[in-house]
Amino acid sequence: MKQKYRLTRSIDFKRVRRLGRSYAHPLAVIVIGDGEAKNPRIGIVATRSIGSAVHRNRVKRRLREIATQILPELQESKDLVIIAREPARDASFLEIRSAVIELLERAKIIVTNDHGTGRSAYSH
RNA sequence: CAGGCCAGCCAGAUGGUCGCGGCGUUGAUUUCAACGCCGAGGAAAGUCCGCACUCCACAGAGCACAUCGCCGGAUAACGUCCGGGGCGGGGAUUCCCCCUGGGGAAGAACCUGCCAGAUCGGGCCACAGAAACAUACCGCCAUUCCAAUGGCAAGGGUGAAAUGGUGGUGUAAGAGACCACCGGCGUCGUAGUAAUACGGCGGCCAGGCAACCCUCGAUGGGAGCAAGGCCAAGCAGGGACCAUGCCCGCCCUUUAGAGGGCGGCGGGAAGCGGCUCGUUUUCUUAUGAGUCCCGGGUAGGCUGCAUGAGCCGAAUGGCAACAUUCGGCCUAGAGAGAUGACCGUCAGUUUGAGAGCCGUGCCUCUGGCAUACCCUCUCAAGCAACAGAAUGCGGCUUAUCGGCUGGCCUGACUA
RNA sequence: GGGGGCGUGGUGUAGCGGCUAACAUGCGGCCCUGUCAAGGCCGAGAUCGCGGGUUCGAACCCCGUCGCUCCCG
Repeated sequence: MKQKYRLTRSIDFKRVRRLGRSYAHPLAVIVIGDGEAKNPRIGIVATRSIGSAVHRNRVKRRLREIATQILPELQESKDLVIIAREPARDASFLEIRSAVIELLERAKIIVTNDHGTGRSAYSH
């Protein structure tokens, strides 16, 4: 993921989490707020409750992969924070991706036809 | 062939599509694109030790404190490693006993725990016991009156531990009082670099705990890569504390008084995160310097930062740890933190089913039927670990599905 | 990066190396009461986180390890 699409600053995380709307799922929570940049930015959180460094990094890598796939469908000037929850450690990639897509549809950020199969964002 | 053990190595391979980090080249020129190369571990982990490196002064002295402690060696250093010593523990297996489940003895290869000093001194040793470090309860013997006094420590009893044990000589009774053997201690000799072992001689010398204080010896200055260096950007100040000498020398101004500058002594503050010494920097009557506190601003870039006590191979020296020499190689450098997703193919491993081979058994015997383990093949299902560098390195400890190679020992069988 | 503390019945805590590990609360039974609470009596409940060592003897001392927690930067 390119640097301009990343949300890194601690103050940005705090602003999005305080002012944004949140959507929850057993595997992840997504918080969406208005962004300050012209393009959408995505930040990823994996807390220590996920597990050791190996598990945290794997969850973050998978969420980054998902974020890269959904990035072109996002509206401009939105900041997203994706927070992984504990069951995401043992979930498969497809399960995590359907969870994220479902949350984004509930947030009316993106619209897909066949969510659940998890193929729309991957087909090209 | 079965079992036990040790050392070293590997940590699925390969192809395709999309994606990530670094370096180089080229093209665009603040963030981009294309191509090529490279891109986690044996523990990267825990952070339990030791170093390098950087700053504090060039790393100094003493005290305090902390750590270590059989002997010799290795190393940059270590609490690590190697070799040896002493005391203990474990071990496949073999033998014996009761008897079919245990008990006892021996015990290969090998693994493993501990190790300065108890005549400097202090402290502690519950309960029991007369007594726990200084003694005599029941006792024994003599004098003798039943008691008392004196001698003794063999036997009994308590305990984890009570002047070493067994046998004899000896005696009123006894005792290392004496003798033999064993154990301990001291000393001498031999072997060994040494710890220590063996032997001779002396002679019985008064418990244990220093993982209690302590003594002796050795080591350790403090802080840490957010160390440290360079650059850019940005802001607003306020308060408190503080020594300043009728000192000395030189120079300048000046009629003189006096004033100024530099240096020394004295004094203040800080470096100096335990204290003292020592030492360095700075200030010392100036609208100054320093220290501390509150407040304000910035959380950006480059460097340190990847050629190293480096890795691989060989030779030589050494029992070994390791060292030396020669040749070859370059092997991650992120900064919220780079390895992921999907599809194939081939392997690994466990279980189940089927088939085959060998052997065995049966029969109606050029053949047929049945069949345990191992091995081979096919199919299906499952498993595929522990775990992610953040300045680097040497160890220790812990987690870990499995696989490969080499070696040692014991037992059985065959020749 | 640096430093400290804790782990003992279900829970919260005591515990100078020496008894059968103590106390409160909770739990179970009985008494009391018309009933409940309070109160009284009795009882169960502990691998002292785990593994080694020192010692005659370890919850306590030493080493290692696991987990939790706090402080400084």
